[in-house]
Amino acid sequence: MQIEIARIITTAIESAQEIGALPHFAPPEIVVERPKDPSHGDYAVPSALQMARLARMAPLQIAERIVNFLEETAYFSKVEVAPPGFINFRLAESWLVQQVDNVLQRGPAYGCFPPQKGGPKKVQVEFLSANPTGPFVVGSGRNAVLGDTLANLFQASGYEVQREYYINDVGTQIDHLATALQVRYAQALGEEVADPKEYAGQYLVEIGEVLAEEYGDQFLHGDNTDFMRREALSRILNTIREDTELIGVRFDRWFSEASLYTEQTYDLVYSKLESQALLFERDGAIWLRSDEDDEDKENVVVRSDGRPTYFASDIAYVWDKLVKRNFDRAIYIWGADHHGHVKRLKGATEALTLDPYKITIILYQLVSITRDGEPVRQSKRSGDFITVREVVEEIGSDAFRFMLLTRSADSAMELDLELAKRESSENPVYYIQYAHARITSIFRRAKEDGATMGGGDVNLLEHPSEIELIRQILRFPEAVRFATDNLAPHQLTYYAQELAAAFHAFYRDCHVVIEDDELTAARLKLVKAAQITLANNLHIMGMSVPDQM
RNA sequence: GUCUCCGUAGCUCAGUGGAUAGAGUAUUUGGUUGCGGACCAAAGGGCCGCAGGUUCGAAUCCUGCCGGGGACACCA
Repeated sequence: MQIEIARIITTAIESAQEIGALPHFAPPEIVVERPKDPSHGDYAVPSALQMARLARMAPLQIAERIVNFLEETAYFSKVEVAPPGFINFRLAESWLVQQVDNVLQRGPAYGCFPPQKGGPKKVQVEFLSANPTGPFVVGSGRNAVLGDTLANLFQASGYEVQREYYINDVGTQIDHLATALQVRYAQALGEEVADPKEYAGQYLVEIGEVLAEEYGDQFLHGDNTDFMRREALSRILNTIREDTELIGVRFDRWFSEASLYTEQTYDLVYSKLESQALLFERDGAIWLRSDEDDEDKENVVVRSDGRPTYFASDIAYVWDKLVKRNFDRAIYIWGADHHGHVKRLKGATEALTLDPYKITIILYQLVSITRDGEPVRQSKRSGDFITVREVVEEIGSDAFRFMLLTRSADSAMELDLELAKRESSENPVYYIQYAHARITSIFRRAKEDGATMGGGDVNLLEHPSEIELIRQILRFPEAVRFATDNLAPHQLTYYAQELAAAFHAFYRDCHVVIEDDELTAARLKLVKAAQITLANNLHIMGMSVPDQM
């Protein structure tokens, strides 16, 4: 609808200019906004204000002339000019009510958009990608919820989406992990060995015991680093996989960092950079040159001992995403503690002569965990952390996801475990789900009374609460689009609450199953449309859609 | 020191350069002979951190300052 209004305005300006009612100038981009005050209509266009200088006319006068040239449509009951120069559009109720049938027809696809012309764009959302050195911890939960919801949004917006987990399976941390597991394994076999300095958490003790049970002492002596590394990785990744599924997150691909080396992606990228003279040596290490002669921007690619850095993998990885796998867009979800790496990744992308606009890095501010106001330390190395599983078992997946989703990625949040438990019953997600459960209950009641929505005439809907509910339902596609375009999944939680509020108000004002069969049928249609919208919204947010609570 | 995010109602937070800045919660008050009261309605509550600037118009953009979080490795 916003696009439609922009189109109508543009043609009106053009025809006014042809006749000479408006002077000739290149009109600015037409913005169509949702006024905060409902008395200003459903949509407002401030273009006349923006054009005042270009046209050298008073905004009110411009607005009036534009309105005079607007084509007739069935959408609006009123188009008016308001000081200081807004053009306000009010949707006609006759048009609004008919949209209910449209929503019913679209069903589960309502709010989803068709693929772009010329086939869907391929988007990859790479998220979580937590070091596989320990379980799925609460702090990473925000990453998972953000990434998964964003992937859902892109899917709804007509993109082909891949969800990927990048496994950091090379490097010193993994070696330390293997060493620590070797110790735990030996301890499980009754050897007197000092506890490992790093990764001292209970989970490795358990894995060590399992290994002792399965393999006996055959890996007790000699160098078993490879074996320990493999076992630690696969077993930890398994628990991460199980735990992400606990909150409804599934990855399409688990991408191994090591594969960048075994499949020569790294070699390819290295020689490409080398041939362009972008690499140089200093202090025995290989560095990536920066465009500007800014030493801070230069980064080590190969250490002086010959081993490639994490940054080297990053370069090969972005090549893999954009060239080997040909994604139109690659989205990275990173914690704000990685913000220093944004520039160097963008720089590396440019060095490879790839389009840096194809990669988007979303930084989310960190989640600090407290218990009754006291900070809880989070460190996998020290083995001191709270897992997602523990919290979800206390408060449930829906409340967990909602809590982490509802705030903008830009704001740091504090999660108090005790408070979360105490307040989980007040989580707004239940307000939304309750609206859905109430609707199911209405249909249960209708069935008992033999009422159906078949043949219902939506033109009978006219109560202000009915109209308001329809308005909210019709905002859904806009909300999906907005959240996608602005990479702002948290917006969905606010829209959902407003939709649910409109339903609850309707529920109070308008009894659905009543004597009047015609009106009952019409209202059942409306209620069904509301149910579809609530369900689709909850699905995108990755939450369950309960019929009863 | 450099980079970055945040500062909006008692609290937790939304807010796309637009009109009288919103929600949840808390506080106070009211509401159902009814399809689920996990609901609805009303009231009070604000130098949008401070100071400049840009603009017809700034919570929003720019600069500086104050306060808080985070990052500044041949770790990942």
